[in-house]
Parts: sequence; structure tokens; C-alpha cells
Amino acid sequence: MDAFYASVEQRDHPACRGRPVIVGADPHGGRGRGVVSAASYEARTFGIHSALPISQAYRRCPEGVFLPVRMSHYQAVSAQIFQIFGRYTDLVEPLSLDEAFLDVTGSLRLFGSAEAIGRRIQAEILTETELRASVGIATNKFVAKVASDLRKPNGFVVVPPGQAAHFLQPLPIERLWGVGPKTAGRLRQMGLMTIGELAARPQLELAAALGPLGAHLWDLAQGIDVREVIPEEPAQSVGAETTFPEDTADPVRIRQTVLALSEGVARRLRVEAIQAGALTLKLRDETFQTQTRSVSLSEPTDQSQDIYRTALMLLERLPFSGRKVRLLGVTASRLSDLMGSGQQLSLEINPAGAKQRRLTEAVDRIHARFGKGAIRPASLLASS
DNA sequence: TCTGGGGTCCTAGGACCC
DNA sequence: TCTGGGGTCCTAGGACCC
Repeated sequence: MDAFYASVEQRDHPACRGRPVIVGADPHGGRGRGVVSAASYEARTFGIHSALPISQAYRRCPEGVFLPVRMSHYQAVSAQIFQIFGRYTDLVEPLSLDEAFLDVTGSLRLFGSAEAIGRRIQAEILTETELRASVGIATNKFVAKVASDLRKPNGFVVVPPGQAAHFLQPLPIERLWGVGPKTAGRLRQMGLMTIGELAARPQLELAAALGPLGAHLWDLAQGIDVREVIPEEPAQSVGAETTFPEDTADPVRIRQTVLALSEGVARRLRVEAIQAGALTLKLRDETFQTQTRSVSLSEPTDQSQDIYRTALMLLERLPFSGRKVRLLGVTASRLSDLMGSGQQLSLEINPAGAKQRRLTEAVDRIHARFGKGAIRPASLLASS
């Protein structure tokens, strides 16, 4: 999808059409702390793009329309778009809310060429959601993705079989999937600016310089990508993190935040009927130094209290620096399905655990009936 | 100039096991 | 008294993606 969040907002608010729309953190008159999540094409003419600090975006275009991220709304729109994909193939691999790979190899007999399918999907998205999408068609995932990004917005790029290397050759190395700022810097030091230049070097040279990543990048530069389109897989981790509006050293505020994050993660685990086998606490201080501490749990859990207690224990494991805290995060990993894990048994023989679980179930029912925020720990009452 | 929040995957060292 | 080689798991950090 093209400028997805911003396009959804322009669709929903006609007054914003034709104007620079910036979806992201609150700019707070130029003193906001977040970044831009999405910028409309009008906003991009001011040099505004995603990941740009919101304060800079404000400076570049103070008259712009700054809107908060409405994630659950975009999720609903995303579901509508993925439903359209499902009409043409079961092999849909989501890459994000607004992007997916579709393997239509098995759909050709029914719908004609890949190009015909791409055109139909693009048209159905437009008529059913009033949103524009860009399509890339190729014989593998990497080339299709590059093709889809090339002519945004409303792009449609087909790379015929056998043409991938030729198509990629003039593009900058940053277009290679997996090349970020660090790797791009190393590649430039090797004198490599374009994908074609990288492709012309011996693969062993890349592998020697960058390890397995180098060998993989060399493959991509030739237009070789053997990765399959794999339909949605269960998540590997579930986390929540937050940046304070201003750095803080207040221990009460820090504990309250850890509690709120723990509650949020635990609720998502329960909604998805999964449990955490490991937990990680993340802390970023005022100097932007980030540290993590993690543990594997002796017993998987989806209980807020378990996660909160463990997160506090991990917090105490961090060396005391005396520096203020900028960001806190709590992440659950080693996730296991609640079904058939033997988990129930061990809970039953633990009266305190059983009581805690009944309490959680009651709280979840109150949430389901009266909405988020209807009930919360007393220590969080004042904070929102 | 200031750097979000949601993730994935990889690396590297140490503990531990056979 | 000195110490291999294979493997797994755990933890911390980092690069990258949208």
C-alpha cells in the first residue's frame, strides 16, 4: 500500500486530501519526542518521510496536518485488503500490515497471467477501500518487492523471467533487502555503489568481507532468491515498550510503567491463547544506551503478576548507572500454545496460582464487557 | 538534530553434556 | 596432569525491516 496510514486518514477525512498529512507522534509544537510513522505524498515534498523525528517534521512543515497513529483502525483496513488477496491464492505471506507476498503459481489456470491477477487485485483494492496499492511481479520474492517499490504510488512493475539481474543492476545497494546503514557503509568502502557492481565481484569476496550475509547479498544481486512464500506463521515474541515524555529517575513512575507494560503483554498473550517461556526487560537511558536482561521461566505463564514480578527482578539486575530512564520495554518470547502443553495440571496443584488465574479471568471478563480501562491496578489509576 | 514501537534474525561467548 | 570435538541451550547485543 502507498503511504498506508496517511492514505487511510486522507480517505477518512476528506478535508485532509491534497494536504500534507503526517501520521506519528504528537509534535508538541516542535518539542515532541517520537518519529513519523507515515507521510502523505504532499508531506514528502517537504522532505518528510517515515522514521524522521517528529520535531524535524514539524520544523519542515508546521502547517501540516499531524495525526496520531490509529493502529487498530489500520489493522481493520489491512484485514479487508488481505481478504482480497485470499480470493486469488492461499499462499499469502504478510510482511507487515500493508504489504504481502503472494505466490500465484497455482492460480494461473483459473485467473490468467500473474499480470492479470495483479491488475485485478490493484483494482479491487481501489474500488473496495478507495486506497492505492503498488504491485511488483517477478519470479521470486526479493525482485517482486523491489519492483513493487520502484514506481510508487499506484505502481505496476513486471520483471520478466530472466531479466532480474538486468533490472537490478543500476539500483543502489541500499535496495538490497538486508542492507541497512551499517552494511551500506561497509559496501561503499569496498567501492560498491550499485547492485550491478556488487554482482560483478566474486561471491567469495563478499562472503569473506561480510560472512554468510555477504554470500546471500551476492545471490540477491544476481536476482537469485530461493525463499518460498510461507503463509502466516505464529509470532516468535510479543512485546510492549514506551518512551517517557521526558526522561525520569522516579522509581514509582518506573515501576508503574513496568506494571502497565506487563499487563499489556499478558493480556495479549491471553487473547492469543499463548504463554511466555521467557521474558526480556529493556531499558534505554538518557544517553540512548540500551540494555536488556532476560530469563527463561521454569514454567510458562500468561499472568500479569508473574510477568510484572519477573520484569522487576530483571530491572534490579541492571547495574545502577544513576542515569535517567528514557524507555522501558517488556517482551515475552519462547511462546507456547496453550493447547496440550501439560500446563493446566501444574496450575491445578498450586492453590495460589489457581486463585490468581481466577482473578485474571474475572478481569478479562470485565474488559470484554466494559472495554479497555474499565478495570486496572489501583497503582495505575492516576496515570491515565 | 534527535533518535517510536512493533517485530525478525544473527552472532558470540559461556555453561553444560556426551 | 592436562585437556578433544561435537553438540545444545542460554543470555546480551546488534542489524535490519515496516
